[in-house]
Amino acid sequence: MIRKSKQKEAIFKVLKGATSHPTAEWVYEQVRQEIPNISLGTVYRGLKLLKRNGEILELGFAGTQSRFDGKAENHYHFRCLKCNHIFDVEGPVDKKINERLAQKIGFTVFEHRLEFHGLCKDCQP
Amino acid sequence: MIRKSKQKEAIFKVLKGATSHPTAEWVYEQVRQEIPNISLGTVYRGLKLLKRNGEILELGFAGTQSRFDGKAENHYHFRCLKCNHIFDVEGPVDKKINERLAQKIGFTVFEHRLEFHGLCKDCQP
DNA sequence: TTAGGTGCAAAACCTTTGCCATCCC
DNA sequence: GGGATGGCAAAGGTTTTGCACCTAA
Repeated sequence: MIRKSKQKEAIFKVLKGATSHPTAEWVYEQVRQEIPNISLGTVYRGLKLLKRNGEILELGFAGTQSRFDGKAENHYHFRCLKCNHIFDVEGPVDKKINERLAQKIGFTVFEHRLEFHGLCKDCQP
Repeated sequence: MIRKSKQKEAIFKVLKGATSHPTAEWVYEQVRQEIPNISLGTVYRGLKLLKRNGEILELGFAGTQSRFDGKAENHYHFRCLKCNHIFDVEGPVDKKINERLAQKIGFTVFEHRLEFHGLCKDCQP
């Protein structure tokens, strides 16, 4: 069972109030202003709990290894959350959404990456 | 200028022939069968060169730090390749594509992540 | 000849974990 | 009391780098 603590609450508060997408290190620095002797390990543990609870998102898959793909053209992927295999998703890449976004926000958009998450055929529950 | 070498060729060949999406470690093991005394560092350097040359893709953003997001609901992101800032992309998340993919390949699809890459307003060339 | 590449090992970096004291329920 | 938590520091895993020696152009 997950128990409340001022550390976890502080971590959550910092994350909620952030407009950036902070790293664990940055969260640590912020929370330290309120709880000066909190440790980085606690921040990581707190973030993991909050993530598991569905209260925050973790972007990307840092901490896991990089995967490489011999195909250079953009294509989409499916990652099995159980066996961690990555499958290519067939089908056309929609290049128009880059342009659409560029027009909307005025940034230069080179590409996009789309990754599906779920359970592959061998890992069905 | 980039010079040819049997190491880089072997790395590229392994990656081209792989149906999986290998890790650097796996590539290393494979290439070692051909060049037994190749080092892991060389594999990393070779992969980086191939990536920079646009000949292969790197999946995910491992090696960089995790970023966290106080918003729990799925939404899309834009990552500036120069300043490395991450921006939220407004607009609806298309949940139907999960279903469509699930029907097509018979996997269970929980979610998808979409990330745009480019240059933000402050980093325009 | 010489800038780029390689092997090796050490360093760097991010994240997780073990241990023990502490705090709630 | 006893399981959950936290601080600290050490360990772990992946990736990068320094250095001296090669090698392709």
